Amino acid sequence: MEYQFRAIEKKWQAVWNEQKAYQVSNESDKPKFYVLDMFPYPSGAGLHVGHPLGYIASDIYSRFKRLKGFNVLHPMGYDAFGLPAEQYAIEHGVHPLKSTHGNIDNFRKQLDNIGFSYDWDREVRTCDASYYKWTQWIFLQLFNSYFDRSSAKAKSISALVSIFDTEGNSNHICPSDAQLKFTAANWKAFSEKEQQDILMQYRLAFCGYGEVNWCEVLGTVLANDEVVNGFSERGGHPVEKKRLRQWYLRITEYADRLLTGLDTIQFSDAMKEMQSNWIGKSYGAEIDFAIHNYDGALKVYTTRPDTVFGVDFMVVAPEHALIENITPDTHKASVAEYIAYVKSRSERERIAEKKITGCFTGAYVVNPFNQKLIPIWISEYVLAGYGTGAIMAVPCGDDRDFKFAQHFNIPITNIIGEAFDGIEANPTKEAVLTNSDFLNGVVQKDAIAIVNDKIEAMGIGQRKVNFRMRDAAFSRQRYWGEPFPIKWINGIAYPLSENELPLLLPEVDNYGPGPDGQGPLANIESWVSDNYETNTMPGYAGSSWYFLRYMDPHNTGAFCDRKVSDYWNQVDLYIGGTEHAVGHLLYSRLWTKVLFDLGHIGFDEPFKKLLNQGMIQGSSRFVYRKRGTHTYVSAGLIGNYEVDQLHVDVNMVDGLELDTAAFKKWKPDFVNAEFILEDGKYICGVEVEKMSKSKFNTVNPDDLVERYGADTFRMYEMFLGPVEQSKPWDTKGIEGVHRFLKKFWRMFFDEMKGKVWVDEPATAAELKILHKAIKKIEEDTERYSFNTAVSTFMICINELYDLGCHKKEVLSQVLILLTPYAPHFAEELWKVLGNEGLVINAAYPLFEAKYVLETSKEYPISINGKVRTNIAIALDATEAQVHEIVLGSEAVQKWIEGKEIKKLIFVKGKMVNIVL
RNA sequence: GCCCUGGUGGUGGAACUGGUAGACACGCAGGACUUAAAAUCCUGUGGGCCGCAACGCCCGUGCGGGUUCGAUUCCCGCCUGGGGCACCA
Repeated sequence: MEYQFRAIEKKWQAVWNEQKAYQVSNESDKPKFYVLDMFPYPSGAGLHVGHPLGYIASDIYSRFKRLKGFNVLHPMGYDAFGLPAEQYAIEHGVHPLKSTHGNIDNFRKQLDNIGFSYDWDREVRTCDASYYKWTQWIFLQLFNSYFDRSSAKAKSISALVSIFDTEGNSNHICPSDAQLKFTAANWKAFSEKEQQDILMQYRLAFCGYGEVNWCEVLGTVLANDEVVNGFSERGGHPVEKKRLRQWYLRITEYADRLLTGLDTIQFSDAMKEMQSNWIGKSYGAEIDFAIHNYDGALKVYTTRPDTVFGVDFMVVAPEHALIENITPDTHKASVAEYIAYVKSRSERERIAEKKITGCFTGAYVVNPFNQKLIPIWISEYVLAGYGTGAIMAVPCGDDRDFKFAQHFNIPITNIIGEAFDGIEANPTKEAVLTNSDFLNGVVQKDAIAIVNDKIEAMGIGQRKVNFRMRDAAFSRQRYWGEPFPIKWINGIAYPLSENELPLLLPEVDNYGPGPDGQGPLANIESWVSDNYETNTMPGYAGSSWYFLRYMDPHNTGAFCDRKVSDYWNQVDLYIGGTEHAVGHLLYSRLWTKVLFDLGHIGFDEPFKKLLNQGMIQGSSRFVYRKRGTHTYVSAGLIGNYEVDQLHVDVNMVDGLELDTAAFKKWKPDFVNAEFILEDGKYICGVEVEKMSKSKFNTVNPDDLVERYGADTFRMYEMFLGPVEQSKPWDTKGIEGVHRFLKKFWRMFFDEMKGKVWVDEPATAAELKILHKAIKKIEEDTERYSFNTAVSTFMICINELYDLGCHKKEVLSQVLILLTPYAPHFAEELWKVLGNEGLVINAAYPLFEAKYVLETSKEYPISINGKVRTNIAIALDATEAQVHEIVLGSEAVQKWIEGKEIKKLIFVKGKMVNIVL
């Protein structure tokens, strides 16, 4: 009987399906384990071999935990709202729902091919009304909450209203506008509109005007993490700053908790680093500099108060509110001209050019410590949105300030002696201060606290923590997203009540933008006359909480029953790529914290452990065309010709050798191709690049499953290398894994003799091999080292094969070990051996040390650190006995040759080293 | 510029806490079986030296130093691939 992998795989997939073998219950005596994949956006391109890498790893781990006796939740779904489907709709007039469903069906087929153990009854799609009803519901929780700073928790907005009623806002600084102050009496006197406008400035989901990333081509606003160097992440279109009415999430209030929460979860250092950089917490001080001949002060933010005696000028952002008031008439014209110039430049031009520009206002501040007059400049390198939009410039210590001073010939004060060479700024904190009055002789980092104390004592400033992170833009001027459950009446946002949800996404005639930068929903008369919000939510809305819905996907009364979320609790293992570091992974952490604060769930970090799979890169192949001809030159010979390099489909190349017949058929251009060969072969060029259709280096998993089977494919993806590492795809090596499975198969069936497995007791040698494998494979799987686990299978089978082992007792156990990796193969042979039930429900073999005990060991004997020979010594030998045996050995004597032995190091069970 | 990662044979990689570097595969070379091919099996395979071979020796984990009886592993300085952030004061 031959190993007919395709027949076996289809057969068992049908059986598992029929028996609902992967259905998971929310009630069980077993310990729970939650393994989650980052659900895919179902694009039209389908899966390539890079996508399933993480899915296979998570599937292996889930199946492993299941065999180990856990109740394992392992669901899958689709992140189905989003831009590409809508762009497709605009271009082809196809409803996004229709193309999305088509893509999902295709994804599902591809996923099913690989034999995953998902509980498909729990599938979620973010675009289903039954799902986005709850996305809207959670939005309302955010809308109806504010962040109470004293307890650092979200609380109901109605609680805030009662506080305002009794004490005004004196104990609750407005996060949007710290200047806003009112008493209880004021509050009661406000109109409804005024009250609501104030509350809006406290809500966790709020609407306001702000500078946003506007993408003209996409016709929508984008979040900061969706913009890369001034271009949209999707599509690469230019992005401009624009002032628009937008919804936001007040994520900045959670900055501290998002930061400290990182200590409680297992993310890679790189991932934590990315998140904390994004949050960008910095400790500094705000200092008021009195403005000369003007009643007022310029407030600056600095992390380096120690350098206050080195301030040579101040710089304010071009948008700074004080400019108009402090600029004397003599300078009004040049300031106006400069501001006009800044406005004429786009965000991208500023970033790309990095020109030093600026303008003197004609105004001065007074340094509070030495009464020196300091000129106030305007420059675009100071950002209005960070700190106070104004800085104190210290050219000897800051590179940008130094360059600015040089460019405008501003004299530089040196306060760090020889640490400053006059050629470039030195940002050190270790230098001893000079020219700094009461700070002279103090090391800079110690001076920070001294100055901070002083400014607080003088009442001209205070310590201040700043965050780089901005509130997250939460609305899109698009069609294909969740509608906001909000009605606007007389400029007041009224939330829908819970029983009005879901607010269904209406049908539109065209997907183009509405008037005045509004979304397509603004084109619908009834929608507008019902006063509904015309924006929709961004792509990250649905993905911020999907892991909760899997727990209780059919609940119509709640997003997830509290008892159920208490049972499943955090995701124990979350697998996905690093590309979501500052988007999805930050937003879902935020939503979890808010839901926790409001008492809807019992944990405030969603993911206990995150494993990032590496990217599988494409290995591109090239042909070389002699310029202006149809002649193609083999890679080894191109030095002799002037050639152009062309991508060729990697699937037409065997290793490096091009299938020239297939190439001619590939595209009409190549029909008449002629080849200059080397050794009768056309050899292609190779380069590792990102896997993409346009580079013809994608490999479809379906093809490999068809040729080698799902089990081979699964094991090969793991065998490629550590999951976390990026590596190029190379189909060639898949043969090795396939050979392994065929070899394993032959331990059950021989081509000539048929059935060869036997029901005989195992020998000590066989049990030793088995238990060595149990230990290693269990440990490797547990630490996600799937590649070494696969090689351990190979070693185990090679050794058993060499012993001629065909025993059911041994083989059954190995099959269980293999189940997470090659489930179809294991299931088939499990049945063949006549075992009861399904192998996917078997109990994981128990490692027993007694089978692998050794009595002696081949010790490597090194002399001065170099291994010279091996000697077998009993493991229970005493150190004295070892000395005797080693020194008595002929091979060792030869090396010692009468030299004096300084030392003999014996590490039991490891090695012996003789030092001469 | 700053931060995080990685650098080991022709290739993918192994060596988990300092203890026989190159496991397991791919590829390649040779051989067996076969009319032939596929499949399968066996042998060899880091580089170099002693004429071949055995035995053996030297070198070798990006480069240069250091700690140690012993370093791919720890420390210092550099080179380099990949990723992230980038006027954040």
